[in-house]
Amino acid sequence: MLNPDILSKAIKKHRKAAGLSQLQLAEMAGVGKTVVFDLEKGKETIQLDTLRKILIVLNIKVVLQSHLMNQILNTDENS
Amino acid sequence: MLNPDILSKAIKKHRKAAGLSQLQLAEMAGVGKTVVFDLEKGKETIQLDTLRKILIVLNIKVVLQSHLMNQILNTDENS
DNA sequence: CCGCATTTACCGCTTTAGCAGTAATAACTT
DNA sequence: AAGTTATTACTGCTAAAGCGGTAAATGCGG
Repeated sequence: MLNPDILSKAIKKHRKAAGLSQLQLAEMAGVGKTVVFDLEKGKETIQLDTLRKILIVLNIKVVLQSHLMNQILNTDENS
Repeated sequence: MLNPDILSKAIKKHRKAAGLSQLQLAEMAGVGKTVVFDLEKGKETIQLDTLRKILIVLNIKVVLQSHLMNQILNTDENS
């Protein structure tokens, strides 16, 4: 349950900690500037790959948690 | 770095574990059936809120991880 | 207080996400 | 092997995501 409020706060905090403006972050992530504006305002209809680019630049990891995730990750490692 | 391959595997595994068809999952989540089809195939441009609905039904949590997340979560709790 | 940087909003455009109906294909059960 | 269920693909439609230019509003530093 990706909380949009937490997400927008996290992105803003990490961006400022990295000393970047919204425009700089957008350029580094290779997305349009309106994406960063929208994300930090809590917009919930951003596309996954667009968000992913932002999180990569800010070095934020996303982890899925459930009772089955161990099976999935182990299976992947065995590949 | 939300890995789309992990995500699609996780959704498929959880859906099957819950004994649901793709159509049933889509109905429970309140989204169109093509969303579940696309997600399980690894489509990366699904919208965040659409994905969120799926993850809620499957009881999969999403956690952000970075060196600053503690500050953000603690601040939120203090609100 | 002023100047500059940043953020927010508007614009017009292209592409497509999501929707549900329908059909074809694949998988499963009997 | 046949029937049923599930998955995949196609269709046409609407609304909007994302893009970058531009302008207005806000915030910050000197």
